[in-house]
Amino acid sequence: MERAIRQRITQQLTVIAAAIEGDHTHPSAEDIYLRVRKILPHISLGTVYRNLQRLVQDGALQMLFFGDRTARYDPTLEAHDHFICQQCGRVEDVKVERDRRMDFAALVREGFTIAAHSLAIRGVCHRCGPRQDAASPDKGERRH
Amino acid sequence: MERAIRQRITQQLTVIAAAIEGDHTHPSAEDIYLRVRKILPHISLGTVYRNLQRLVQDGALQMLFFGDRTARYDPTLEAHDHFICQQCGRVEDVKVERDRRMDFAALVREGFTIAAHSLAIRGVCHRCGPRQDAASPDKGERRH
DNA sequence: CTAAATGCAAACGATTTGCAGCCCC
DNA sequence: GGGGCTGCAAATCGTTTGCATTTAG
Repeated sequence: MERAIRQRITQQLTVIAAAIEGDHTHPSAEDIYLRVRKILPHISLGTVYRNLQRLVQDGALQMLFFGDRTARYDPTLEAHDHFICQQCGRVEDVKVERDRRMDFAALVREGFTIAAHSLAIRGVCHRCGPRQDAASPDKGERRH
Repeated sequence: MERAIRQRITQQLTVIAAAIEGDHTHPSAEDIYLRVRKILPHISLGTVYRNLQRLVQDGALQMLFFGDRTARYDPTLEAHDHFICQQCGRVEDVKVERDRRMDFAALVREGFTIAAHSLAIRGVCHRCGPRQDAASPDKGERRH
């Protein structure tokens, strides 16, 4: 059996982990790089990517994509959904009440094994769409 | 008022649109390029991208992202969900029964305007996970 | 005719990788 | 003190863009 790789706790890893802890703004690698650089001015972007990758593999972080090509990192591990503002691009954690649980039974019967599911909601957030009339909330809604 | 741009129906646009019609395999731009090249051998990748962009803007196509950095194109416009196989990478259209409609009322009350929502399910498809025991379907499920 | 669309190639942005030196364990 | 980790820079990958030329209307 191959020997397990001893992972080291480096200064960089510690600072990167601390920089995202409790952050609900869904920062990109670049965002995190800029933050971390204030503490470790000589850190490289590559190191940030490598450590983020490691934190994701260790299950300390989620890596998410919201329709552009940029990965976002999220330290919130418990179940929650995401609202993406089409105006300002901000991503907010939201919790959509589901009636109990969605019915995946049909899929399981077809032989699918379900590991995770994610719900992304797109629209205009309360900051960007101030006096939008909220009378017909579902108007024009499209699922995709 | 500025004059509306007259869009032209080119041979390339027609062939590209035909190449994705009724396709449920969620091809990438590259995939589509390879198909179209059999009919128009001199077409360039750039033209494929430009026309896909136009078809998306015209509402003929959806552009989707499934966790890698590659855009996928989907001609199915009506409501459906996506299952992404973590083993083979294939994306299948699925329909998850929801209990009526999910409750977005709370979000609307907070001032969010909802335009669309998408549900992505990750796991192992029936092709890849043959004799998986289906007794505990929700085992280890994680929402993200 | 003439502006929109094409083909080509160079530019781009996010991410990955190869490598010599560094520094945790 | 040895191997994993770093910083740096070059490489990669998907996508976009500038420009001279072609082509639809």
